[in-house]
Amino acid sequence: MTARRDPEATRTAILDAAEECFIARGLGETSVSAIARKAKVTKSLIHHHFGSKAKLWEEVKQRRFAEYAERQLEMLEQSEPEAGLLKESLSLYFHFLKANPSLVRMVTWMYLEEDEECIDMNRAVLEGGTEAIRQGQEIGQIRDDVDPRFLLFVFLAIAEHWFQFRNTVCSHLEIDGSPEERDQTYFETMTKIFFEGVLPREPKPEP
Amino acid sequence: MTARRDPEATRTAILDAAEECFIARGLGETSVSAIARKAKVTKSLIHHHFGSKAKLWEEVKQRRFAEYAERQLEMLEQSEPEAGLLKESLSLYFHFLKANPSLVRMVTWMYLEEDEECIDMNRAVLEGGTEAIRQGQEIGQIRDDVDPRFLLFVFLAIAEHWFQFRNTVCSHLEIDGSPEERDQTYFETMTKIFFEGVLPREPKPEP
DNA sequence: AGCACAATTGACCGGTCGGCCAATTAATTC
DNA sequence: GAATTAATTGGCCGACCGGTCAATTGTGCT
Repeated sequence: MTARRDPEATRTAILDAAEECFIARGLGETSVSAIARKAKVTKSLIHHHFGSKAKLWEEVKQRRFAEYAERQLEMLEQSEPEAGLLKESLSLYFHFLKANPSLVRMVTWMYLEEDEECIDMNRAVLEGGTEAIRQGQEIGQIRDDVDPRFLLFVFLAIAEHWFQFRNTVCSHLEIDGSPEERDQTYFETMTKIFFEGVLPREPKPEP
Repeated sequence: MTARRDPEATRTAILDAAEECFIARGLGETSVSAIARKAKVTKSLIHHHFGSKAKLWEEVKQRRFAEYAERQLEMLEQSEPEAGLLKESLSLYFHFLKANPSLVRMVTWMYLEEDEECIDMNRAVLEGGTEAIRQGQEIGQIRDDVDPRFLLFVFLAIAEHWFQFRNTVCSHLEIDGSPEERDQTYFETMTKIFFEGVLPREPKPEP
C-alpha cells in the first residue's frame, strides 16, 4: 500500500513536474501554481520543500545534470584509446542527446540565463573528453595540429546544434522523410565531414 | 529642432528598448513596464502602438530578422562559385555572428519558444546557401557524396554554437587568452576540421 | 499515551502583471 | 479656425504572481 505521507515521493513528484514545466516554458513563464497543479500538491508544499521557485529550478538542473555527467563519465571510462574510439564516441553522444531532448533544452535555458552553476559537474565531462582526444592524437588517430579542447567543441557543436534546430531548419528546407530518417542522414553526413572534411578526397595514387 | 511628437521615433525607441529587454531576459521575464521605462514612454503608449506584449516581441523579431536576411542575401549574391568560396563564406558568417551576438540569442529564444514565424525570410537564406554549396559540388570544390542541405547545417552549427556556448565552455576548460584570441583560435580550428576533417592527412606519396 | 516534529493544507498578503479607458494634447485637414 | 484624427497620458482594473503563516494531520520516538 502507499504511505499516506511520503516526503521523498512528494519531492520527486514536484521535481518531475517542475522539470517538465521549466523545460517547456522557462523560469519566467512557469508559475509555481502550475507546477503544484501538475504535481498534485499545494503551492505551499513546494515552498516548504524547496524554499523558492528559483531554488527549485536549481535543484531540477542539478538533478538532471548530475545524471548526465554520471552517464557521460561512464562512457568515457569504458572507452579505450583505440582506433575508432572517436567515431564511437560521436555516435554514442549523438544518440544520447537524441534520447534526452530535454537535456538540450535545459542547457539552452542555462545559456540564455547566463547560468554559471553546474560548472563542476560539467568540467569533469569536458576534461575527460579533452583527455580522450589528446590520447587519440598521441597514437596518431587524430590530427595533432589542433587544440583538443577546440576540437572537442566542434564535436559537441555538430551534435548538440542538430537537436536544437533540426525541426526549424528541416521545415524551412523542406527536407523529406521521417524524423528517424532525417536524424540518420544528418548523422552520416556530419560524421563524414567531421572525420574527412568537406574537401573532395585526393584521388588515390594508382601507379 | 525635434518635433514634439514623432510617432515613428517613438515606435523605434520602443522597439529598441524591447529588443534589449527581450534578448536579455526573454518574453516571460520582461515586463511592459520595464520596456516603457527604458524607452522613456508610458506603458499605454506601447499598447497603443503594438497592441500587446506578444505582438511587440513579434515585431522585434521581424525587424532584426529582416535585416539579417537582407545582409545574408547580399553576401550570397556577391559571391561567385569559385575556389575558396566556401572558405570565405564561413569566415564571413563567423564574423557576422561575432558582430551580432544579439541575433544568436534571439534565434535561441525562438527555438525555446518553438516559434514558427520568420520562416519565409530565413528560408530564402537557407535555400541560397544550399544552392551555393550545390554549385561548389558541381565544379568539384566540395565533396559531392553528401546532401548540401545537411552540409549547410554543419556549416551553421560550428559557427553558431560557438557564440552560444563559448563563455561557458571556455570557463570550464580554463582556456586562456583574450576573448579575441579565443575566437581566432576556434575559427582556425573549426576551419581546419570543416574542410579537412579530424583524421590525420594521408602522407603525401613521395616516390 | 503523550510528545515532538515534519508534512501538508488553505486562507491570505502585498505587489506586479498585462491591458483597458477616458481625458488631454499635438498635428492635420478642410 | 473649427473639426478631425492620432499620439500620449495617468488612473484604474481584475487576475495572478511568489511567498508567508497559522492551523491541522500524520509519523515516529519514548
